[in-house]
Amino acid sequence: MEQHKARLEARAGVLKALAHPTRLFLVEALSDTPHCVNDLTEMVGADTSTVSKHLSILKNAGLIRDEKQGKQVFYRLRIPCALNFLDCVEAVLREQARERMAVIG
Amino acid sequence: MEQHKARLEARAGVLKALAHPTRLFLVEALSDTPHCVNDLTEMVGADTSTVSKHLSILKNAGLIRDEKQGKQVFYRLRIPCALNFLDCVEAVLREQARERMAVIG
DNA sequence: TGCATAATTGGCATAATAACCAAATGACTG
DNA sequence: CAGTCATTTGGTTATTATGCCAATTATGCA
Repeated sequence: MEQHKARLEARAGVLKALAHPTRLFLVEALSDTPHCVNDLTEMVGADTSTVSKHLSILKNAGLIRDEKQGKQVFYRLRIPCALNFLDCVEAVLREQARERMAVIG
Repeated sequence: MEQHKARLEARAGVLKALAHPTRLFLVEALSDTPHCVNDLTEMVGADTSTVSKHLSILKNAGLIRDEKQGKQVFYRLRIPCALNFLDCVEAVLREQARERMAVIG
């Protein structure tokens, strides 16, 4: 029972890590190729420290992995299925749209 | 470009709705059978108003649907795949565990 | 060594969440 | 119509998240 609660919290933690537009963008960007923080920062268009913190959150959640190369840090996706989520998320968004249509008539 | 940003926000919104232990519990509970708020409240063990608000968040995200029956409101899962998420989430959690093992040695 | 580049960390202000209690709404029942 | 049960909404407070700036750490190079 207590174990179940812990599991729910762990799952929620992973989802929370993904539940931010910038972090979704980062996951998406890293699904192609590894990138260094600087590149990602340019793509995102925010402060380096902000992007670094987002990456840290994704890393702590186990979604990405970092590797130092010279003075750069390269991040790469750790879980291939991280994008499979999004298929389902898209299904939810379609339902949202359907709901809105229903309300309008 | 602006469209992509909107899509990221929409997706993040769905994930955010799921990113809470209680709400994951509710989704899980509703995956079996529809339940009324009172039943869910007992299962969760929190204030009715709290549970009602969580249900409202899930509903607004398009994940569940409500239906009034007499003086009760029954909620049901709207997206069958909402639990498929969790397979991937579990994969992430296994990676987390692996990471911890690596740190320990 | 001294400097420049890359990234992380700390600090702070602001905003968003979450939980509870209390009050209001909606719907059946006597 | 008054009363009761089921649910939602409003209000308050505590906690957490976010983003930037400034300062620090780490690495490579002249």
